[in-house]
Amino acid sequence: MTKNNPPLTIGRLAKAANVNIETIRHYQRKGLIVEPEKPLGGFRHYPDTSVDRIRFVKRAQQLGFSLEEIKQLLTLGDQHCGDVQSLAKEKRNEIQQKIAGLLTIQAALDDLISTCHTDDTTHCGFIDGLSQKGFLEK
Amino acid sequence: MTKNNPPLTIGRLAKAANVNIETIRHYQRKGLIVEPEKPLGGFRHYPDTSVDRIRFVKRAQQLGFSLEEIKQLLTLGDQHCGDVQSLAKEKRNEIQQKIAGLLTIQAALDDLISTCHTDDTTHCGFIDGLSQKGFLEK
DNA sequence: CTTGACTCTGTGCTATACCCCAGAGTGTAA
DNA sequence: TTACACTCTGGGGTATAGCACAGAGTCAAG
Repeated sequence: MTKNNPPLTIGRLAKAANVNIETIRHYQRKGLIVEPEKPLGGFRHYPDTSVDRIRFVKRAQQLGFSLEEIKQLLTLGDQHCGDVQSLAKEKRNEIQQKIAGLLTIQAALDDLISTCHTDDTTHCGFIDGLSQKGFLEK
Repeated sequence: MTKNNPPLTIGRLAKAANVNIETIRHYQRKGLIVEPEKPLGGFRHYPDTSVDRIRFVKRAQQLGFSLEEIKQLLTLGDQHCGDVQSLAKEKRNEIQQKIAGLLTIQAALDDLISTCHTDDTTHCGFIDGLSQKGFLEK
């Protein structure tokens, strides 16, 4: 009843997820999305969920994750139980650190926006917060 | 009184900021940090502020900014007034979007961590939040 | 059953963000 | 004043994240 749409080939998937076809192939090679079986001399059909998955990857990239890290996040979402708990917690903390960093920059920008209208050399501590030791120290 | 330290040459700067020397040279070429004048047949001396500046760059990178974007942020911090207001606001909004995205993932991870102890196939909507249209739509 | 749009496989090219190295010069501690 | 560690300049190499394209195959509308 909801399945009379044309099959989701790679080109249609690319269009739906708003990425280049080659990007999808790249993600397949890297193991971020599964390449469906090829029906012996035909074109591959992708599940609808692939669209969201690819969008997720693009979003996560903009948030500073590498494809390798995103792969881990996706694996978490897929396997989703057992001993992945600790990895989930680790990732959660990484994300919390990122949020803290962004809030720091945001606060500095807010300062910048509100305090200096046309007055000049009150030098905003733009860098100060983020460059402190202890933040995201590795 | 507080200036009897050895001069901050590139090697010492690199050590202080915990980056490779070549990274500093790279940032100079890209215009993220100013290359000090070379004292005619000698070694360059860097201001102490360079340390924080480089650390800021590294932090910002981990938060998903490219060097080009970080350069803009730094310019904001340097010039810091006049008509950069609008750019600051733009950046502020970008950051807010990033924070929202990270909070979404974090919430999903929290779900994952708390709800599935040993129970299995309740599939967490890990991807759902982030892949929605409207989030960071470009 | 032809034709045009699409897919498949493989290879190669691009941009970003670095790292490494050679060969020449420089600084400084012994 | 001589080692030797460091710097400078220039060039090349690497990993990541793709994009582009060729040549062959496939699908489907007319």
